[in-house]
Amino acid sequence: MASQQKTSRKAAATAAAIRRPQARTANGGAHAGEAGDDIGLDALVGHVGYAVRRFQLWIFQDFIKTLATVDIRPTQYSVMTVIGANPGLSQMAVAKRLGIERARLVHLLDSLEERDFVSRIPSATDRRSHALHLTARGKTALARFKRLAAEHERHVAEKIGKDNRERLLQILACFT
Amino acid sequence: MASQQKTSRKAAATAAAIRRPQARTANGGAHAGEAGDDIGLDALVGHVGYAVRRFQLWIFQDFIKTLATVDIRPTQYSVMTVIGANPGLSQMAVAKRLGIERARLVHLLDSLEERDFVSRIPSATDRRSHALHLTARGKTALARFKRLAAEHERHVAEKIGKDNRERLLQILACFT
DNA sequence: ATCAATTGTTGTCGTCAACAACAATCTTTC
DNA sequence: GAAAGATTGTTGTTGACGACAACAATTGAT
Repeated sequence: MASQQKTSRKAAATAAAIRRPQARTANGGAHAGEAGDDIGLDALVGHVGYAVRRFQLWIFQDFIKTLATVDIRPTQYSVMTVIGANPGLSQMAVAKRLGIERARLVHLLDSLEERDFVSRIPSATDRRSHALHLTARGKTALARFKRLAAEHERHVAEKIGKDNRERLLQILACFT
Repeated sequence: MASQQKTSRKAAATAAAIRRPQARTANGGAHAGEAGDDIGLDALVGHVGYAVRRFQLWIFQDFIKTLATVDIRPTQYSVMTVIGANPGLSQMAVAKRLGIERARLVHLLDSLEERDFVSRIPSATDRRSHALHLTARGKTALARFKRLAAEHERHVAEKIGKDNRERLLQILACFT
């Protein structure tokens, strides 16, 4: 055993690992094992991107959880909403409107069509494109989705405050 | 040729495709081929998650573009910032603080260690964990990153307004 | 009729979150 | 002090997602 005391842990400290036995951390208090609440973020606070990332993570998780019973993800919901409000759109138009790639929309529509929420009807005027419509089943389903989405939106209001939510929508309106 | 006029396009309208030749779109004006600006979003406007998703996409793209010369992505920047502000942290502590999985942090640190920005020093008190530090090269590099990140932050202020940016940071402070 | 552009589709690549396993090591408990 | 349980870093897989490159079919312009 004494022959190799640090065998495994594979490429643990491969390259660098300067191997200073008593390395001074220059930190004074050895933060290493703390709970994770009193760790400074320094410049990270003050970066909008970081805050937005954390917020978006939270909001998507809540959306997915709130709509878990109907198994609908945020992107799927946005696609069905746009088609529901504008029947007959082409895939290109939907993709451009929602800022998703048409390559990605193909799979999204495949899954929604498999579940009989959406149908691709060959366009009468352009034989390349499809006119997208909600099926009858899709329409009633979307109504239920919207009720659940409204519940999710209430969760958001509880989290950040009703007025802050309104302000957020107003500030970010130029991106929708 | 006349034998098969619709051969390929593979599983185009496979399943559903009700094939109504002159299907009334119930939309009045046949939106299908429009530029993509006057398409209603219906319930999507009013959903914080949708606005945040679009905003986060824009902000990350600008961050990546602004820091393209140094080839640093947002997550890498956040990791280096936290380590720089709290030397000696364990991987677990960093992951918990930034809300990223420790499994994911492994690869992030691998790349940062390969570029000699970060070093994993075996902890003196816990032989399972590593004490994370910036290398000398990493410290000077982070200083440049911060200048570029500040420039990115100015882009954000130009986009949404200086005061709106401040308000945003304030509203989302509870997530950082 | 010919050539460029558009539309849907397929494919690959890289990022990212989520989860499950595992070896090594610490911590608790008897 | 030894056994049982928890923690840390690691590897791997899965799936959603954005980006990009090709391609066939079709449309539109020259």
